[in-house]
Amino acid sequence: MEIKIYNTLSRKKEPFKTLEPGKVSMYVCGPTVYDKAHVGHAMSALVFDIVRRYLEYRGFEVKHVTNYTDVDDKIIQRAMVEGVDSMEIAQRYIDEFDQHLKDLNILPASEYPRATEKMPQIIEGVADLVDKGFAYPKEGDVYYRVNKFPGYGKLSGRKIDDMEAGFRIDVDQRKEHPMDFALWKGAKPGEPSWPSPWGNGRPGWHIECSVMSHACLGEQIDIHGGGNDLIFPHHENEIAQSEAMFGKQFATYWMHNGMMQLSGAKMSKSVGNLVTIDSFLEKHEAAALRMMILNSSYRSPLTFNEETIEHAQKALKRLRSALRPALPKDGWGSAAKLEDQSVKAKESFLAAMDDDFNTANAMGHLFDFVKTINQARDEGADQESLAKAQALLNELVGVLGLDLSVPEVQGGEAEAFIDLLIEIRKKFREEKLWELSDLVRDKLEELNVSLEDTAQGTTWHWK
RNA sequence: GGCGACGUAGCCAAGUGGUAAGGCAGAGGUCUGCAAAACCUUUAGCAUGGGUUCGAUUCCCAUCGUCGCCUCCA
Repeated sequence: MEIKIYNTLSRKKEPFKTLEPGKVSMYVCGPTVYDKAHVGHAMSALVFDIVRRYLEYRGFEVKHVTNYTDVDDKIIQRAMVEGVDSMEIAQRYIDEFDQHLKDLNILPASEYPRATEKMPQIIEGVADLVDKGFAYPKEGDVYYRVNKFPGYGKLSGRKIDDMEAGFRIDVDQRKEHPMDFALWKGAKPGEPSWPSPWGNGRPGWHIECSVMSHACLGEQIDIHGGGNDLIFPHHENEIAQSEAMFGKQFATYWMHNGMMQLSGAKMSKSVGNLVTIDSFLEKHEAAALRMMILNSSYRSPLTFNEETIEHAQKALKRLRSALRPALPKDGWGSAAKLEDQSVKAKESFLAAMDDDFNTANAMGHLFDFVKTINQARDEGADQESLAKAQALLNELVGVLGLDLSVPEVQGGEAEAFIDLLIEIRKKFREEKLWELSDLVRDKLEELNVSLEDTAQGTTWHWK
């Protein structure tokens, strides 16, 4: 079987071939840390976590680098508003984001470079582009000369001539061409800055990714990822920079995730329609967010609302239903059938994931497998056969980064009392005092505790 | 205005040139004291209009609609 990846560069699915056999270098654009991260940022991190986990499952050694943009206009602005150093702002939100990554069960990247830590390399990169004629200094700034790079527009499908720069904003008169973009910005008074051959200043947004990618992964990489809002201009400019610097193709595969939508529009700070990761996790388990993403294509927009969250939680519950233990029954004679279906489940799962990480399809196969397992249990499967299938389910779901163990919703204190109530209800039921036993069940339900009577007794779980 | 993506059942969402996975919700049933859970059965002709084809939901064109980008953005 062969993995296929949808490449934004060609707008097609292409067979996955790495630069080096068995190894994958992957660079994913991380957030600009000027404010609290929202679930859209989490989506991007989750999507590429799934990609990374799957590639590793398929035997690749993945070097995964994701950056933090820790110097830019918005960070500086925020710092001025709060009257603190811009590095303090950046550090605050980096720390927060790190914690989010842990909470969301996202595997740590191999490296988390920051722009401010790579300043000498960035300056070197800008100087290199100036030397090669791809950039020109102008009054303390340095601009990339877009017309000098023949491939400009190949990622986003644009032509320089077609683009009416200035259509929405005024063109900076210092640029030779309206599409030229800043590699280096001269510092205004009071702004954080670094010395450079062009005076004190700071890097433009795009150059840091080219430089950090090079510093961490080399001149060429296998996969470059990010949100599809970055295709233009950010990734287009990265290509222009990196390929001008090294004279070879930058990334083989460009992968872009779709945008998280809230109230019919892309979730964003400027529109104000966002849900922070913090507020999501206050109300929901982390796995629910991952489940939302798994249920659809990573490339499509994803609607975020109460309904889709609930849907994801029900889907999780459904997966978990397969993990219940065997029933005390006889007459089980289909162990071979269960094993056979386990093999098929895994094959289908892999085939779906090989096809551009088609998680929605893969989930479909896992739900089929859930049904298979539940059927086997109902038919009286023994614990050993069942456990084997369940282990496979956990394994496959683990490839997607899902943990099906039920999170501790509340402290253990309540549990003893719930057990006590169940014990009392058991007496009622033995006495056939149905009204009383139902009262206990209903009242507990109101307190978000669901009871289920089974042949082995009554079990309960948080709703 | 330019570029790009998308439009599949009540909802979410895969997929295919030869008559459509899965999940949720709904209906009926098994089980249960009753429920719940699980299991069984059941619910679509794929935006619209053309074209290519023996045959299209799947390919091409147009139209309409939604979204993204063209300014910072995951």
